[in-house]
Amino acid sequence: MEAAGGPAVAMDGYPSPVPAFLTKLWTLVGDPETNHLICWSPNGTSFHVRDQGRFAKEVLPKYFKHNNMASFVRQLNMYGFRKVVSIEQGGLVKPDRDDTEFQHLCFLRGHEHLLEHIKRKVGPLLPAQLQPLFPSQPQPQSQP
Amino acid sequence: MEAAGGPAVAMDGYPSPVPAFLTKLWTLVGDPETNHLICWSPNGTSFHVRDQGRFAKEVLPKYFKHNNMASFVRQLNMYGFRKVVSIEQGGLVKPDRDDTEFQHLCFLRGHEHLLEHIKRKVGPLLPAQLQPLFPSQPQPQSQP
Amino acid sequence: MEAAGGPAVAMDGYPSPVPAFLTKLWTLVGDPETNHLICWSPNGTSFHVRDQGRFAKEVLPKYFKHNNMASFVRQLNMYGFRKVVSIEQGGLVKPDRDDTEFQHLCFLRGHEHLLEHIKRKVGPLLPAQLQPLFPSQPQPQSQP
DNA sequence: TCCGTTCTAGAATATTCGCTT
DNA sequence: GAAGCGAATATTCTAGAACGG
Repeated sequence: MEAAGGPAVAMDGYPSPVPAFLTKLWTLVGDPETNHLICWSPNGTSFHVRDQGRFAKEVLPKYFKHNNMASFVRQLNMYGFRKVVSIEQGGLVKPDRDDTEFQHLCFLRGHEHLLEHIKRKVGPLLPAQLQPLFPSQPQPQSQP
Repeated sequence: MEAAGGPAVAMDGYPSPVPAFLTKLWTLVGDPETNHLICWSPNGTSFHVRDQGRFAKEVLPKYFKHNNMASFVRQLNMYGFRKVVSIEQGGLVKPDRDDTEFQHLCFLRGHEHLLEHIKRKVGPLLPAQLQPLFPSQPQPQSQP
Repeated sequence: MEAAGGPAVAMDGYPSPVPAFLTKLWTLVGDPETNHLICWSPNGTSFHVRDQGRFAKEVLPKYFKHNNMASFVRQLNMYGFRKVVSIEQGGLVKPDRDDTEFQHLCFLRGHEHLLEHIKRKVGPLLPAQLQPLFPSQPQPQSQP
């Protein structure tokens, strides 16, 4: 598809665009102005959202056309991000710390070019893709 | 403001079959507050938008998550509305009046119930229609 | 095709004409009289349109036979220009500062001769693709 | 034939709601 | 109960198509 290490370039000469959500997320996480609400994890392999309420109402509408945490999470899932469940959060001790962590293998601090490898999940699956349309019909190639 | 993308909810709590765009458009056209920018035609079979620039920047963001006339027109076309081209606008006489008219057979003043007959056009072509069901790549066992 | 760096010259010896839209656009962007509404980007690799409403009504009719931003954008796309999207836009608050940016790889300040490389897109459906070049039915009256 | 203007549609991402696991 | 997903509408950018010059 593309040369390793180089920017993806389409046939028309323009670079393959990274979806707006990913560039905004990258900016958002790294922005020192909002690091108290969203920031990289110490080792730069995931990011944290603190105080969902304030994050949703104060930060999200500056980058997106909504102010809902749920919509933000839906986008994260659409791009393959997964919530990181820590022992503390998953344990019996109720975490009163409003801290949510998300992760993606290609979302790493200092490696912005890896964003090009994060692909948005494509639309709905078709019934034709789930089962053969004509099961009784033999394949055209299969001829002894 | 109503949530974009979600189904409209009537006062009884049950989902209305009319998409949010249509109910908003209905309110928008009939609202006396904005009749100087968008209003019914005299006979109530179409509506006019005057001064696209002001309409887009002042009225649209109060109902939608954007302020672009083009996005508004795209939605109108998605729901089957057609632009009404008058002789005056198409003629040689330069119409400096910024006046755009749209029409739909089921968008009639005083007949809000007809909105239920306006259907949004379905999405793009299905992937199964874009690629052959039986690709032309030959099987390995094919021998000349 | 043509010598690198030199003007495009057809076989008949005349220079290949640049469509009117491109020369007008070049003049338009560089004209100091209208730099408050349309101007080069600082590095000269793209151009900005500010205040679409005023630009459409005041500037466009001085160069073209219309005053619609949509028609201007259609032409830009016909010639391969792409809109440049910034992450600043798309927010819910402070909708935007009405700034649209377009770019073409061969539309560079100080390199007017590159305009000759910008080609208008041609219709996708060619008549030759709709019917066989050599029909099986020979014409009776075919004469050399 | 090619270019210009207009109106509409395609295609991809974005936002929301409800369901599933 | 919550994380993830399907589906419908919404928003954006680009292209198709018709018509005329």
